Amino acid sequence: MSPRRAAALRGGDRSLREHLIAAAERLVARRGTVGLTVRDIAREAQVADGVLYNHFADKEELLAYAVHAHLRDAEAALEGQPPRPGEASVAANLRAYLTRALALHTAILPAMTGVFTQPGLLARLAELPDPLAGGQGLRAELTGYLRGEQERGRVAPDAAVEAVAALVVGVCHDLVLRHLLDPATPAPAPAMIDDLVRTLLHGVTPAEAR
Amino acid sequence: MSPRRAAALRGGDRSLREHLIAAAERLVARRGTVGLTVRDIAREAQVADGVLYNHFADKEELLAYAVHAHLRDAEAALEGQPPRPGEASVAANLRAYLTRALALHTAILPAMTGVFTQPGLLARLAELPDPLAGGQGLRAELTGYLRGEQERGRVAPDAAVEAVAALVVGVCHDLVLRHLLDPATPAPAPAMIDDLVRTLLHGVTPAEAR
Amino acid sequence: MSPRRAAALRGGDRSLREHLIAAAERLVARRGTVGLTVRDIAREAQVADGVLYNHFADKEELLAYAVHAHLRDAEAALEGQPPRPGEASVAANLRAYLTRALALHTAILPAMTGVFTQPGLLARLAELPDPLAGGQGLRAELTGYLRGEQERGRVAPDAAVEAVAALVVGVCHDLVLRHLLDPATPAPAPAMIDDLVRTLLHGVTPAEAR
Amino acid sequence: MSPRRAAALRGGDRSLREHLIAAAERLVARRGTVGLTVRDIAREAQVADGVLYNHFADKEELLAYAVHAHLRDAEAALEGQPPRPGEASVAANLRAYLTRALALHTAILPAMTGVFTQPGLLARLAELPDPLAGGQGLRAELTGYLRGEQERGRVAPDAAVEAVAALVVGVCHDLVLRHLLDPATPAPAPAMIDDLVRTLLHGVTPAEAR
DNA sequence: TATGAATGAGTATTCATTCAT
DNA sequence: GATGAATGAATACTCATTCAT
Repeated sequence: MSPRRAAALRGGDRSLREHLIAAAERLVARRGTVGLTVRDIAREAQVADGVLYNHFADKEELLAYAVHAHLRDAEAALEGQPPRPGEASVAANLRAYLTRALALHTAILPAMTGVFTQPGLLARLAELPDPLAGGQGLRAELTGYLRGEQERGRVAPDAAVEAVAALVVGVCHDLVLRHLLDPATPAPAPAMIDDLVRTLLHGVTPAEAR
Repeated sequence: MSPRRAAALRGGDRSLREHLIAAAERLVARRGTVGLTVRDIAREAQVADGVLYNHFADKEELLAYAVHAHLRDAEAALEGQPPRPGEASVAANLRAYLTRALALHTAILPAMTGVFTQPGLLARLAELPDPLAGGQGLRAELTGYLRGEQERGRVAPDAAVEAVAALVVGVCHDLVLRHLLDPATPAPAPAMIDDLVRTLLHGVTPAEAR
Repeated sequence: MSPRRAAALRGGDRSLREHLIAAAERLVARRGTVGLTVRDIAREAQVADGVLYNHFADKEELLAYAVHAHLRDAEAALEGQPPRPGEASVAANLRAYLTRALALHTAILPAMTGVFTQPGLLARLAELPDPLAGGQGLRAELTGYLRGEQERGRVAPDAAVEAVAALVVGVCHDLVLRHLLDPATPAPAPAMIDDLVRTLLHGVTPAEAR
Repeated sequence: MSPRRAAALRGGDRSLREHLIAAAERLVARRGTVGLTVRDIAREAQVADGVLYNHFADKEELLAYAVHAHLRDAEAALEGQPPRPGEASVAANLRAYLTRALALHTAILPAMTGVFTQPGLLARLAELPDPLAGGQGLRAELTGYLRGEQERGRVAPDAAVEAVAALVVGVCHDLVLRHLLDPATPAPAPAMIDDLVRTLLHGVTPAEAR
């Protein structure tokens, strides 16, 4: 006699554990982690209030897995392939990276602001494998890409690739947070992306001073 | 004649209202706005639980004032004057702006992440005079500075000053948030600041391709 | 399979919802609705403070059900059947109605005075089925009875049956409220009931003036 | 050097004590005693929150005086003189008494329902001189009047005057409470008063059975 | 193992009363 | 005596967690 399955799982083949994480992830993506109750999650999962405690130590652990999955999935949802060194132009590739990073942070940051405010959740998240997947994966890709271009001579050999990556990721934080702070702020226009690319390519020094 | 003063105010000359804002500000700076209870605030201020309602409509209003004060004070705590166009070198000035922005965001961002998750608090804060002095003030200063340098020819006339400001402010977000996410991340080293300045000045394009 | 039952329910077969209504009803009967706290009710029911919110939207809803039950039970507790037209004598029947009404109002009025002062509770109570069964039910019975006697000629065809019912119900209010106002006031004696019946039957006009 | 007078008293000659009672009385008449706060009363009196405690033991004592004044004033506000035995007709006089009693209870009962729910206040009120002035004064008048008519032969010598008074006062309770319970209930029409008078004069017994 | 009601500590807020000025 | 801010106990309600079924 096998143990009873949750009603919500009938016919499916996922474990209840995964089902709960998926439900929590949907809520985290939609409303962030703040103000989310155990009951909200159980409702979303169409499952009894208490099951959670058969699969996770507490709410925080489930949330950590949910946030982790949210980061992973947001990254996986990025369209197309990351640009590769030597292909197209550096300008086009930087633009592609900026666009990707912006899409990623638009998806991720609303939920992440809540994570920053919950030290316990943050710690739980840090214990998970590759906890920094969100942002860090893309950051590593970008750094790798830039190194590749350096080898091919399309990026200056002394360019500070870590700094560039920080600038790219950072400007996404800024654009998204400004929108969160004041939804009236226009979403970043293509012209802004052009300006960012140009700045990253040539800097602000006048031509005659180079 | 006059009613009695709170025991915690003996000897001082501040109003209890200011005393409460200061106490809440300390807590906001230390722990952010999330999870702060009115009791915490009353304890910190060494006053009775109910006093705050003699001076503020509700907890949210007090928190808005506390966050506001925190932003104001963090800005006031910045050392020295903001660089002015034409003085020193553009490199030194950018470095100074980055250093200032980093100090400011290090002080402000931990508390601000909580504000993002509390729409009501955000709205209350927006009602206060010049609530965004924090990041926006410095952003405006930097934009103004860059325009001044453009007039003097030390910055390219076609440089995208808004984009530069977004990159500077954004990279601070990134550095601070990375540190929050994983305290093991090293605080930004001077070398990193150098790299950022160089990137902003010259971009990543190789010299021969310019 | 089934979730656990409240400790206070062990051995019984009532739902906790009914248990809570019964507990609240006892308190309402004893002390009225004013000044009743959710804690009082939880104590009386021997359950945890928060349970009531698993079964009712808020305290007011539970109180409405409790008052409703109190009215219903007070009516059910009346002894015997209401007199019927044509049986016994009109005098005996009026006496019976007065006695019933007095018993009913003695049970009901102390709690109802509180309801008058709580408009929200009054509204909740009005939403319940036949909420005014209390006073209104008996009033309708009496009116119907008197009409029946009119048909049989034992009551004057031009008698104002509504007025008689108002007098009967009203005098009960008066007797009960006077007792509430000053417990020293004697409970209505049988002689008083006789006097009321005589007055309702014959009025105060002297025989020779009829 | 005489002690300071309250600002609200400047130019008047009433004591602050009387001023407070008058203010509380206005509120009691307007909103009843339930839900009235000490602060409400101080505001209405335009006086500091704490003064009350210089003149009364506590809020309850002030309220008791306020209710007492409200009863007294409502009785004093009745128009015209109470009918006197021998004048006009008994019917007209009973109608006048009913009208007076109805006016009195309309003024008094909304506040009194609250008093019934506050045992402490009720006890305080009972300690005041002639605490039952409200209603009882009129009841005594009516009883006296009926006795006078008995002496003059316009009311049957064996009429139960106490019962008649209880019926008159009681029917007023009923009419007012029904209106409180359901404001849609029509205010008592003149026709109803006629019916009540007729019933009190002649009873319900058919003429042929007398 | 799933269920979902029961638990009770914790929250923001109110308000009668006190008391330094 | 008057002032009105300070006090703190009390209130209704929420929600993570437990546990009998």
